[in-house]
Amino acid sequence: MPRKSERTRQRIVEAANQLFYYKGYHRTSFSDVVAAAGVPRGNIYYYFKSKDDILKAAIDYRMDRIGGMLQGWTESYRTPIERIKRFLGILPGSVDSLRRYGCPMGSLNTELGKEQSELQCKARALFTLFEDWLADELAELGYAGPARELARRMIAWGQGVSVLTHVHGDAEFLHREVRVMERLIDKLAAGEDDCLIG
Amino acid sequence: MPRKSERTRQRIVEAANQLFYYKGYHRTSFSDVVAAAGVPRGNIYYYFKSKDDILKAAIDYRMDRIGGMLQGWTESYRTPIERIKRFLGILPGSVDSLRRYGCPMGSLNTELGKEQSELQCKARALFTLFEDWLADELAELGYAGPARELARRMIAWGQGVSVLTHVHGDAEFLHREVRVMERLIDKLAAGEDDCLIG
DNA sequence: GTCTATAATACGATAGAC
DNA sequence: GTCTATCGTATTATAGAC
Repeated sequence: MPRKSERTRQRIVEAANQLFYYKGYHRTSFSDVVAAAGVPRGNIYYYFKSKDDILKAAIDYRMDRIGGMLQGWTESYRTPIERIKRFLGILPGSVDSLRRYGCPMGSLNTELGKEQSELQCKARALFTLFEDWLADELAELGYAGPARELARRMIAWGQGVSVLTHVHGDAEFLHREVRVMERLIDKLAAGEDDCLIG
Repeated sequence: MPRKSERTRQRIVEAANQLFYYKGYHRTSFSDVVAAAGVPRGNIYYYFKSKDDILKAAIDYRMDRIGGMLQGWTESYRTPIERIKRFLGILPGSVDSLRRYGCPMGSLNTELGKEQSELQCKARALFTLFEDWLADELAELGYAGPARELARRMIAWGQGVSVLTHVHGDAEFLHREVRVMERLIDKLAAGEDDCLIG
């Protein structure tokens, strides 16, 4: 496969991925994608056999990027508490787009989950990726309880914060919540028991 | 306006409201609505001038039902802790539909929030209705801090639980989280300080 | 007020020239 | 491999008979 083809394909995936986030999957049309990617209309069908196929590629793209990001954190930060705080930093770090479009993983899963499609299974893996990583970090931090359960709880919290930040357009709420989360992680690192942790 | 008209209109609103929840707003077509409501195709335009108009009516319908529910709780239960625990009981009480379709308020707001429509403002009011009620109850429970902030935090938590219950189809997670929430409310009622509350 | 037929449009997808 | 023209379908919405 020649180099130019590969780059065209990549441009389509990235444009589609962004539009799926901004507008939602079903509300994004082929016209939107080709316009954003700057490729001619029917050309898409050389690279993808259907719209679902583009979504699959977009999810794979997200998986790669998230996987790389998590691995990068593991390499860049020495202690689990630094890594977990970096993880929490996602929220304030993308507060503007969270306000406008919600969480990219959450809104995609919410949309796809309405039908019982196989696509939602792929989208779910985005959450599992984070959950696996976070559970490992919590265990390494010295958390003695079920790390996977606490990881899912923390991700759920982040989801709830994302949803309400989006619903109310309230950035201050997000920052407030993250401060509470950080305090909780400090408590956890200090070995203190807590209703939310214990 | 004759009585039969009113009932027909109501049938349309209720059918549409259910479909908007199960399929999402944009994925629900007029054909779906008229089939479910059992009214002839074009008849809908006598009652509603557009699809958005049906959604407005559906949101009003939800507002009425939620408002009535909350008022009913205030009348049925004597103490704020009983009312708040009844509020938490929404989650296990609708665990099956949460697993399949997510939270009706959350998924609607997530969908409408992608565009900056006035419809999302109406949908947002569903959250505010709960938040106002819960803030009052928390204050009546004797919570000395900013009750509105804690109310939003609790609703965010419920949203996060709903999203992840939907994503993973994990009912056990939901039940686990609700038990933690109940413990937290007990702590709050006992006047204990807590990272999540303080 | 009630209902049918149909307009007008946007969509995902295909055929086939180059 | 690249691009244009267009198909078939589903959508929201309207016109107008009854």
